[in-house]
Amino acid sequence: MERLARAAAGYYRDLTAAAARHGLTMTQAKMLILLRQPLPALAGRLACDASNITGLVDRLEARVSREADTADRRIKNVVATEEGREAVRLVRADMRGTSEAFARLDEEGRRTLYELLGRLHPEDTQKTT
Amino acid sequence: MERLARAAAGYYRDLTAAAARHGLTMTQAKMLILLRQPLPALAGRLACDASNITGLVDRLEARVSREADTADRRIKNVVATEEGREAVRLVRADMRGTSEAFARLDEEGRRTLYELLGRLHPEDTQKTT
DNA sequence: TATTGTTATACTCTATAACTATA
DNA sequence: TATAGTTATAGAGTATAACAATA
Repeated sequence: MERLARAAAGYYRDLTAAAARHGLTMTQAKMLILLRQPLPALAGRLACDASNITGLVDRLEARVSREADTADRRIKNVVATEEGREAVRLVRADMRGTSEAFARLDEEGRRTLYELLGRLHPEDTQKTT
Repeated sequence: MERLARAAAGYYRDLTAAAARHGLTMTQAKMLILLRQPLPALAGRLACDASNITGLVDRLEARVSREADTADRRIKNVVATEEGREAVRLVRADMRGTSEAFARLDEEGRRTLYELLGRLHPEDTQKTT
């Protein structure tokens, strides 16, 4: 457990630092990364209450935009702007440092790690509340 | 990277839920767990600014206490009270659910995972600022 | 002078509850 | 009546800057 905790902390430390270098908080970076896909419905994906999304999107400002849904006018689809997508590219590029640790593992090591991590957290359904 | 992100998110989700069940936030739980050892110096270990420790310790209230250092009167050593240690025990017991995923891995799988995670984040020196 | 801890301040993230506009 | 998003409010975590006590 200790080592898993350290690996998790290390990952988030790297992500936070990479995000900060490009004017984003970790949460903002995570949201923008999720928005690579047009955002399925809303963001139960961020494991937070719906009321947070409003402020989160507000603070992202130009990096994101709200678009009215044509089918259901209650829905506002959040999409990343070009500025937002560029920020994601930069953050992900900065995460290369972390990825490189992966790269240094041999092919078998990587496959093994994938499999073991997958067995630890087979599901990714983060419930809100 | 995706799978590492999911594993990290899964770990913290479990920890947050376990902590909440016992009246703690994730950060408070992490701090209390660190305090199993009498706290080396202060808490650069939490990867946060010194000014946060004050409020963090305040909010932990009875689960923690400040003790004056005999050698250097500027220093206040933070130690977990029995109530604090009990809270840690309960949280860690609740994390068994997560640990069990480990237990289901065979012996070799566990050793391999330890080694691979260790190679990803060999150091745990979290710099403040 | 330098360091430890605190206070003051400000911003982000979070949840709950009440509200609106749609459906 | 129910749902999607918002607003208002409150609390927790964070950093910066200024400060007191001690070294």
